[in-house]
Amino acid sequence: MAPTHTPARSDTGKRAGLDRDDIVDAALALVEANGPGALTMRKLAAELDVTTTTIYWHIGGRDELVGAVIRRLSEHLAERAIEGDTAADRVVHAALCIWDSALTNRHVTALAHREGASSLLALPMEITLLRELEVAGLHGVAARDAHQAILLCVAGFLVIALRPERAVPLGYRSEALWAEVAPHGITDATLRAQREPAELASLLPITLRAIVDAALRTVQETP
Amino acid sequence: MAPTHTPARSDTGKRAGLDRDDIVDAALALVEANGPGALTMRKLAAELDVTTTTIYWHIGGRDELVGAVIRRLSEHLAERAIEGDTAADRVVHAALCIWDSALTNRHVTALAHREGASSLLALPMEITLLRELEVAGLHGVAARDAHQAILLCVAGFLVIALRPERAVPLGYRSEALWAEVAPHGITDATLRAQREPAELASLLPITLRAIVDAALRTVQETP
DNA sequence: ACCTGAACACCGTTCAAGT
DNA sequence: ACCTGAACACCGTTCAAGT
Repeated sequence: MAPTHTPARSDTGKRAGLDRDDIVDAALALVEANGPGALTMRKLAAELDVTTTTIYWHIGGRDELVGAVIRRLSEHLAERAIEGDTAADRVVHAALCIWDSALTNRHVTALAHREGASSLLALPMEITLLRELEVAGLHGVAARDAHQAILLCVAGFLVIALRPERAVPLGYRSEALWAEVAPHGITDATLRAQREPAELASLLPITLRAIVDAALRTVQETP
Repeated sequence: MAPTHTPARSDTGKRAGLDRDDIVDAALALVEANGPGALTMRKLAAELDVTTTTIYWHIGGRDELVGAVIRRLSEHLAERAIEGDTAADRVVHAALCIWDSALTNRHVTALAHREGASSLLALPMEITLLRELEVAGLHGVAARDAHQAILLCVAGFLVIALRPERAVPLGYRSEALWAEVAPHGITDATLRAQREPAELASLLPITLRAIVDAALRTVQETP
């Protein structure tokens, strides 16, 4: 709402006195307030009281703008301390930090995810995760593979957790589809469970546990 | 290319003689040929030599069209037989069938994924997977949770595997980002590995193994 | 150096009107 | 019942022109 650029710069003579940083700030605020769909060159220009061409002059195009927005948030992302007694505990906790951060900043995360730039947002946290994997005894390709598996698992859970309310119409979501089907060879208890959404927040740590334990087991066997 | 509606129907008198099925067929062909971005009301109308309004009359809107396209492919998806000696083997294989099918039909899968309707495409295969989980001894909430964890893991891997070539500019992809960074506390071997992409096709079965084994272990302990 | 105005080539969707 | 034409409200991007 309030302009973030210093009032002292308002007397530069030129009409708007806009900074590249001001634009990125406004874009970030726009996404955080109204979701990734609101990040439009025209909406952003209107918010800043300039023409869209001004944005192009400062930034250079929508892709660059999106990248700058994600970087901006990434810089301001709080580094959380990793907790846990065992090595496996600490690895899982580092992964859950990425999950928590994604949920806290759901709109920008959704933007980054949609644009294929998730790593741009989470890189510092990914480094922390990789470090914990090395402490746990994994190195080289083994460390990278465990790292990738964990990240992709978190990404998969985020696909559902960050899915916008509207999404497809009616009920193309899993629970609705399973309510319309009566397959043979599946018990009623399971079918009933399938018709309500899983609790991702409790399912994720369990799943990560399984992946981490399996990865660390390989290092135990080859000492 | 060639019209799929029977020539016998061409003498209905009305101008185009278009069927709802013809439209869905053309839309599916459009996506499979040129990717999800090519599914546009206007492009589709041009392909069928009609106005966009004709599409609206037969289908009712873009969301319904997308749903119909996904359903169409889903019907024509080959049911593959599940292989494997042990219960865990068969569960993993059922999950890998979903992965393989997604890669084979990458464009429509990307469309379904982007629209939040992945389950609409994979439902028959998901049922097969759930059945194998029951054979393995899981029921009710436990079966659903294992099912969900497996599907979300596959979904996470697909996010990377189906990422369009263009995506974000320059290098916002993981490998490029890790090439620009030199974090402390991480060995050179690991850093070097991080700078080239992981082999998802071999990493996925290993990861699924870990999840499935952990899930089946809980049923072993409580007989 | 910084910004505007007008234009181009796209979108999805609707509405009155034709046969 | 089936289809057209014109219009509305959006997009990203570019280019000549102003100060």
